[in-house]
Amino acid sequence: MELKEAEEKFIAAWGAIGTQWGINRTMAQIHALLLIGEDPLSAEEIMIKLNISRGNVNMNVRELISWGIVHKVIKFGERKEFFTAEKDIYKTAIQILKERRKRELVPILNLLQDLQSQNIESGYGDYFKKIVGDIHQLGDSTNKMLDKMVKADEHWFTGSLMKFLVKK
Amino acid sequence: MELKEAEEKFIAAWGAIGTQWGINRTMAQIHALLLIGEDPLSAEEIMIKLNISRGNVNMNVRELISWGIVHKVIKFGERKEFFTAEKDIYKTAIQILKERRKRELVPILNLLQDLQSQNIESGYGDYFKKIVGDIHQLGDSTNKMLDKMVKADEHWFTGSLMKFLVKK
DNA sequence: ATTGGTTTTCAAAAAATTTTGAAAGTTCAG
DNA sequence: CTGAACTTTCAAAATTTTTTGAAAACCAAT
Repeated sequence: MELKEAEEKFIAAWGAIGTQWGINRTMAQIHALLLIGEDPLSAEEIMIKLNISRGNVNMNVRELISWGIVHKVIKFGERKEFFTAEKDIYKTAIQILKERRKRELVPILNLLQDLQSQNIESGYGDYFKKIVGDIHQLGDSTNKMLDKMVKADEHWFTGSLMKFLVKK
Repeated sequence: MELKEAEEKFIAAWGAIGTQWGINRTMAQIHALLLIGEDPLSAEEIMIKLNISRGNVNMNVRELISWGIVHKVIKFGERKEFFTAEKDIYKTAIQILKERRKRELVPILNLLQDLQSQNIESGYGDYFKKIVGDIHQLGDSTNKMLDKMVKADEHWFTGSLMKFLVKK
């Protein structure tokens, strides 16, 4: 079974966007493929539809699972594993925010913390201190905001936040 | 004049984060260097401090300028150009959101629009229609939210948004 | 404990991205 | 104009990232 034109366009676009956000093209395409398909796919099927190698499928599917946006599905009576993407797109978005927060924002906040404590004694100018402080503050605010978003239920993003932001 | 330890750490970390967000390491490092230095630097000085070639400096500085987060500074009596980063970190963050919205979100919304109109006649399943619709809706909401953030003054992000998000 | 279907690993190859640096282009003071 | 100071360009080189695919490991049924 071939992909239809609109499906191919969507997968290609998702891959391109992923690239611009530091996610590898194939990983994003696998995600897109699983997202638009109702039923779970096997590694075999992914290989064929995207025309990529077995190892590549394995590696990227496992990465998607580690991001929590793709799940393994065991079909009764079948030996092989199938994969499906989280179908609630808001949950998916929140999950990505959550992971990036953990993997990227938290480490940089820790570094800024370190720099600031080093700063106190050492001979850094007020200027460096100020800018590090400012960035730290922005990071903290962002962190808190994401924390709130992530902890809230899955309709919060579109619910109260959107009402607040888009009102008037 | 050498970079101090904390400065080097900061520049290296900024470069690493940039990489994870699809921004090339050198571009992020130049941004970091200009950010922590009070005074504008010449291409020459950037070359030396980061130990990179002239062409590389030129290319990445111009890219940073096109993002609107680094500015050219003409010093009176000096022939060469100097560069400085926007020093208000909130303005910088908003500017980056603004550019990414324009360069990435808007094009994908247009594609989704196209896909949806193609969908109407052609033989795509309800499932594909639904997921494309959902993504479109999320994109629209995000777009509106960013629009609001971008249009507001530079303290809005930390002001009312933060109060709203972090309250209770 | 052996088999065959399946997943995982990982070194090597391929592809994509970034960097270099020399040459060409620009600018402007004299 | 001329030439020195400076910026820009871009093909080739270097580096980084991604992909491949064959071999190893795994695992359930017999």
